[in-house]
Amino acid sequence: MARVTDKPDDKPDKPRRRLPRSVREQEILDAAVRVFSKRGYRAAVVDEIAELAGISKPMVYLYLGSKEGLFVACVRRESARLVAAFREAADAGGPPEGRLWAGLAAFFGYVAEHRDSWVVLHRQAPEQGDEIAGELAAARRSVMAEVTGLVDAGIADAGPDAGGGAVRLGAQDAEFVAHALVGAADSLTDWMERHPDESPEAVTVRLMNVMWIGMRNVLAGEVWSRPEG
Amino acid sequence: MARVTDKPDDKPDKPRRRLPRSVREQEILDAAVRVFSKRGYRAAVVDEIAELAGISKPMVYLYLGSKEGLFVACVRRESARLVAAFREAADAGGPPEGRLWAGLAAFFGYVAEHRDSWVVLHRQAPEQGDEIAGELAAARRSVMAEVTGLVDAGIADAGPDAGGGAVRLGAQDAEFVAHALVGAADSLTDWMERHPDESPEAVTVRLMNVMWIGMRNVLAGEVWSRPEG
Amino acid sequence: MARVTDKPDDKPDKPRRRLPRSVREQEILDAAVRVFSKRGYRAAVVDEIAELAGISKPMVYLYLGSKEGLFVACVRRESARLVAAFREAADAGGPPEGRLWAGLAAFFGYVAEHRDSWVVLHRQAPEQGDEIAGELAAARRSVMAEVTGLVDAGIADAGPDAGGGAVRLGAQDAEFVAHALVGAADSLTDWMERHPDESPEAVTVRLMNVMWIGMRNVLAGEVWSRPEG
Amino acid sequence: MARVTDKPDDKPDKPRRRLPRSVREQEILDAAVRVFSKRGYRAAVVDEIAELAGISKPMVYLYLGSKEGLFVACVRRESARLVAAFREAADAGGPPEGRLWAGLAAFFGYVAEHRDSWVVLHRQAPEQGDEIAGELAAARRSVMAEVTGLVDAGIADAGPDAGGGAVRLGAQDAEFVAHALVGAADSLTDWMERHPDESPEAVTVRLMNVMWIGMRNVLAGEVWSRPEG
DNA sequence: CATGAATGAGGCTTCATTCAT
DNA sequence: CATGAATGAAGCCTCATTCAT
Repeated sequence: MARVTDKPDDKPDKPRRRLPRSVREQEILDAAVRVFSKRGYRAAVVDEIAELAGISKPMVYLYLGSKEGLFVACVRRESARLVAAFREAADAGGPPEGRLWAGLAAFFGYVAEHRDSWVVLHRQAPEQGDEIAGELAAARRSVMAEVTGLVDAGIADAGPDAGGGAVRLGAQDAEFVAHALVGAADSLTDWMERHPDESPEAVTVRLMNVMWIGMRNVLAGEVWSRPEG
Repeated sequence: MARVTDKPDDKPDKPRRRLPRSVREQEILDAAVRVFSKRGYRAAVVDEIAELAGISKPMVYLYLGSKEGLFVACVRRESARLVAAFREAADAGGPPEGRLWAGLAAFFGYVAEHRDSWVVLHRQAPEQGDEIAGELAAARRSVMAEVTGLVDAGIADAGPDAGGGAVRLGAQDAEFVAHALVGAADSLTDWMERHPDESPEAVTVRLMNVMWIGMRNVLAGEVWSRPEG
Repeated sequence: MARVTDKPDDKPDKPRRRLPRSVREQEILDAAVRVFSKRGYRAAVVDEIAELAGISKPMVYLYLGSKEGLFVACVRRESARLVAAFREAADAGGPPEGRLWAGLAAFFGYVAEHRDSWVVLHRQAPEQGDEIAGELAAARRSVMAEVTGLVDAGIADAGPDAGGGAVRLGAQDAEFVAHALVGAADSLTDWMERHPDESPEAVTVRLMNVMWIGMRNVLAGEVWSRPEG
Repeated sequence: MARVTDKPDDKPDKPRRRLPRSVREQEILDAAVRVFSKRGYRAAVVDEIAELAGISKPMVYLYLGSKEGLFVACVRRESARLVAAFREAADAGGPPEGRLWAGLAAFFGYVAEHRDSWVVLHRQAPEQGDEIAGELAAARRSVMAEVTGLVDAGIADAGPDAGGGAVRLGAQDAEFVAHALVGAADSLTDWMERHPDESPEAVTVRLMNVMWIGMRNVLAGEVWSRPEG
């Protein structure tokens, strides 16, 4: 016998769940990362974040304080996650070259699965206020530091083997290569989107082929210089 | 009784210049690029642009129609300028390798001198409305197309020479390398800002050393593959 | 296996006291008076009151119904206390003049010790809703009534003694003097704050010197009138 | 022949007048004083001020910056006006006693006609933020300073004539009397509202009768002291 | 041609109040 | 009895855009 008094507006959708703060907070951040990623910090609207998180706007402010605080919290969380993924993979990568490979592969894998995270960290318009600018700069620095560390180790590892004409590469070069690598990787996340058949590992192999071989050969003394004039 | 201090409008400051439309328009775009670059599209305020251009707000609307139109005009102009600089240099570069070098050097030189231009083109938050998104995508595509063309020519140029173990590289690979190059170059504009002693040419040489040598050797059959697992 | 750190709710801090309703209520009112006094009715926030009272917000609503109810309760309690202090002192003051003196001294003493109380009663912005406005008006009237009564008695006491040129003072005059006295006293509470060395009794003597002597002499026929024009 | 095309919605009420900034600014302040006076700073709503001024809200912000700025501007203007009225009258008042009389009469006259002005200056809830608190304090100090000055002059003027038992009154006493006077005057503005038949001059005479005669006699040596215990 | 004056619409934030446990 | 979780309603402020001169 079917219940007659089944409430007509029985939306199983919004049971107004009562969740503990810590859980809700994470859900809010999840929603915020999605929206900030889709629209950018300024164009993002707190209402949309709240709606996507399935709560009302005041909860966002109760838990995160302000739109700026919300954004900063997103950046911190996503930055930590990305760095953790990178470092964890690298730590299991064996020799320096393997570590760099593993780290980059983890990076491409992570970004492929959490595109929003990367967009929030690296695709925001400049100068949105001091705290935001600082937080973004810190996040980007921490990514760059990881990569620079691995490149540096790779150089040190490959360096001693270099023969007579070997080029001496130092810290500045590691930084340079790291910048190039991170920038290339960033840009390649777009490429990946248009080539869904390419796995993160395949992309990593392609990138290593171009950049690592280049670097390795430079270390080995093969120097390119401007053709003539 | 004659009034002595009669001054109808003799402010020697701000002579209320009567300029031809085309000149005015360029001045407005100059101001707009500065402001959009500093703040990003959303955070930029039309008042600030008008003030920086030395005119009143209605003039901006009279000439460019809307904030969106203003931004689109900026993107078009800056994109055209950048591509022109790139292509012009490349056209005078001689053989494919020299063309790529010249193009990249021109790029770094242009960005070093017109940072705002690059920021407007490549550092805007996503999804600011369809027309803007489309215009930005077009601008980025046109840059990418230039680079891809040169890379492709370079591959074709180096390819036939490749010996037995040579790898066959195609259009997809050129696109991949172009993405990596553009991304690396973008990221390196940041690196350049912190290394003002490095000339655009020096940066180009560094980048060619890493990426072009890598590519050349890949073409020559030196393939990197994941160490073991 | 017994859990060792089993602690159901043993926070020695904040023992979650189970207090009888009447006590709780008074504690809430204490906190409310502090906060209303510091911020004013509108700027006061219920959260702050609850926190200061050491309980949760719903308790405030359970006990006092609403912010407005809370404020009204504060006004009633503080008004009653002030009037009681005044009347008690006056009742022990002997002759009319002594009663006025004692009442005023009690007033200054009370306000010196319970500044918040006075601020809540007399320093609120106008028109915060009908009930509040009414309650405040009533409180102020009750203070005024006390003073008017004493002034009236003082006039009646001194009046009959007045000689030939004596001025006839009536109810309207008592009201006038009472207003002047209360206003002066209010303003002098500020003066007292900047002169902490002056005891409430000293302030009362000063005030009596100026106002009572003035009134007494007026009763005795010394009338001031505008110099000439 | 009557014009047929007389616009149907010809509200002579809101012709959307185009006024120069300085005029509009004053109109906004007029409206703001009314609303702040009626509701108090916190309860006042900017929309209501804008509506009363016959403009839209953004104009208020364009001209006055913020609600706080608007309030501060009100306080400054009203304070200046009141002090001007007071000082002007006093300056024409002849001897010290006449000056005090004239100043007080001007005060009561001003407040009777511009009640809002006084309410904005003296009936705001405490602690609405540092700038507001500071501005109000300054305004009140400036009023008090005027009165203190006159009282001081009055004391100096009457002092030398005092006979043997004369009491020495100093700066602190002038301040005390000024506080009492201003407080009494404030309170009496309420009394006046309920006694519309009493002219400002009449109120002034009453107040002088009580307070000035009191003070004069104190100067002459008539000291009141607490009856007995 | 040029501008000072003006506004509709929308976003961030707060707060009194209530529910579910 | 007591509270952590939650929200509707409202207020401040900004900004792209237009009008009248």
